[in-house]
Amino acid sequence: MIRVYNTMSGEKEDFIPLVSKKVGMYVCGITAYDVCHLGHARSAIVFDIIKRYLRNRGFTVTHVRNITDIDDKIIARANKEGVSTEEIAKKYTEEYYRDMERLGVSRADIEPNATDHIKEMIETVQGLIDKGYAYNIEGDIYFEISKFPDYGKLSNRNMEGLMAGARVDVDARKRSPLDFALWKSSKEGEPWWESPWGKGRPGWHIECTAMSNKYLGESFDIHGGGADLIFPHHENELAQSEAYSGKTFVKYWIHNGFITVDKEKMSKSLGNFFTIKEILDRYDPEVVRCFLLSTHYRNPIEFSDKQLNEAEVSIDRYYSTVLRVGDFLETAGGKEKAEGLEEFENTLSLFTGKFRGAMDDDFNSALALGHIFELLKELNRFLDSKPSGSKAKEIVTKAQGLLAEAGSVLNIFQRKPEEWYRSLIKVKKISLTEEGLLKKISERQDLRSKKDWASADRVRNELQSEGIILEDKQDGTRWKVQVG
RNA sequence: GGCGACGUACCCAAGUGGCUAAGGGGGAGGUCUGCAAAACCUUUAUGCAGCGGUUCGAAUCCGCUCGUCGCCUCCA
Repeated sequence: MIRVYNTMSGEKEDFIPLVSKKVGMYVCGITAYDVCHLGHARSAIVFDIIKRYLRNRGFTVTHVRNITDIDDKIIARANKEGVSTEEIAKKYTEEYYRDMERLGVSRADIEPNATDHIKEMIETVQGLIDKGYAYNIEGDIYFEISKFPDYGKLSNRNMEGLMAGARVDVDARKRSPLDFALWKSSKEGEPWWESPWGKGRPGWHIECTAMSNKYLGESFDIHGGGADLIFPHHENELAQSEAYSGKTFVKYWIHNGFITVDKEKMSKSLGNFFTIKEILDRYDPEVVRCFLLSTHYRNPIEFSDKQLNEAEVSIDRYYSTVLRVGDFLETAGGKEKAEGLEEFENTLSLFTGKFRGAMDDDFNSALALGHIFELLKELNRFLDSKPSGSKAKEIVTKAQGLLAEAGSVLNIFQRKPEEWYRSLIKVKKISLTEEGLLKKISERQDLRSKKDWASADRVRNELQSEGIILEDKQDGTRWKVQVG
């Protein structure tokens, strides 16, 4: 049984979708007004892994991820740059998809834009007016939260507390300062759509109500996003959705924690952010994923190069082991010898259960990674015992398969070691070519065969200063990229 | 001011009532090696911010104190 922490109840609950084995999942994407930073990456990766795991466990998942392409910030940016809001939205949407692709985040099944759903939003707003939940003031439509007694149930707030916060905007025309806009009349020079209330544009929250309703229905299983969306975005979305449909909007609310820098939330406004592009210029995408998954998704993660480097070492451990396994399968003799075979077989038989146990418990990828590294160690230990024969080959192959399968859920360990090292050469900006490298290695091999250790060591040291590590094996020398 | 989260070794990080407190990094010692590297082995928290309490039993539940952070305005 999968257990998920539900923001609504504040507890872990058994995960039972509304329709057996089918999951509807809506995750808030981005507002396309600027490039994405690592915080956006975390949210995207977390929900990508949740989706992959649910599919791995046999659920059919319909994943919807929206793009907000009309909004105050986009308008501001367009005005600043003297271009249309469409151009701004298009540019940053493209950047977003490029970043996500490089990060290895899979595409959602449905990726709706707000501006393609104006009609649905108008219908939703009209429905809310008809039901008495919304009112019109000079073309601005507001949701009246006093008509929705459950308001605040997601973020655990009440009206008094919110009023006391004194940070809500004061618009004398609104019946309550807490009422929020469903539809905004357009000011001079702003983009607009025709509506029953005049020219205007949608409010921030209404797109998610209209689009989730269209693609997943009035009630669905998972709604996700960063923890900063809980209030006001998801609270407002929930209010309008349930007021409109009269049904429970979402069964499980899932929110990921923040990335911090010096303990403070990484954010645009604080300016303490690293863009995805900047990070991918210095680290392999798999390293970024491993780094982000090594902490439980609800906890904050402190950004640090040290931690990213450690993640790099971890990934390298896997690919180094794959190389070892390759050597073993090629060179191991036919004589049946396998010390500790039974013990190793036993370890393997327990692995999948442990991995699932971790992921079942609110998608605990950090614990799952722990089990993966444990198995990696056991595999290396078995190889250290110098086994040989078909039985040993079989079990080593099986072990590697288990690691790759678990890795596929976390979207790590899916490449060949050569691809990993090529990527590292790029990311670490090593100027040597593979050809030049092989030439040096062969020269050094001659020196070694002449037992000219001093010269051979000099070559090795030269390469090391360029970030290349040489490993002498019985049948030759292997190069790797220095990690960490 | 209101609401909430967190504080586990040198660093990162799982664990939320019961075997010896996962895993990774780093340190120390060792095996292997021409020397290295990699890998493996041993070691590195009688203790989980502090103080009380509940319990046969608590890092884990409850209370208080200290510290850090988040949301209450756009925010992944």
